[in-house]
Amino acid sequence: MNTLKATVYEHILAVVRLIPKGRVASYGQIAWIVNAASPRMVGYALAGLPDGSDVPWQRVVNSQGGISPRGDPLSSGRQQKLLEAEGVVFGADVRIDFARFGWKGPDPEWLVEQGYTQLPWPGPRR
DNA sequence: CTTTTGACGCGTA
DNA sequence: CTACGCGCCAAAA
Repeated sequence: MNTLKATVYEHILAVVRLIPKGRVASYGQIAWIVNAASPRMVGYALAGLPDGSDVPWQRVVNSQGGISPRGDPLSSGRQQKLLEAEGVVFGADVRIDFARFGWKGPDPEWLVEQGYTQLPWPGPRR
């Protein structure tokens, strides 16, 4: 954070940093927490991450519990490997069970600290 | 100032 | 179950 004004992307990254090891969160969940308006914003924020970032980007998956593909197809495999190293188990269809590995969200205290007044993540509809 | 560019989610058919 | 469309909006060029 070198700039004085925190960008939306930085808010998003701050939440991603809170995801514990061995847990995952969806793009929509992050967006809900920071009130980022759109889940796409979360993906856009992660897209610009440099290598060796302290942000655990691998713990963010899509609403189906799967890894969203990006330009480099190899990165998907790398992400899966990182998660498995943390103890996350993928199903036969290469999906993660949110009931087992889903993140419940940040501590309420942290939310207040950041000025976020949000209800608990309702979870995906389907 | 305008244009381009993206790691998504959900409703509907 | 799959396919398709639309809403979503910041940041860099």
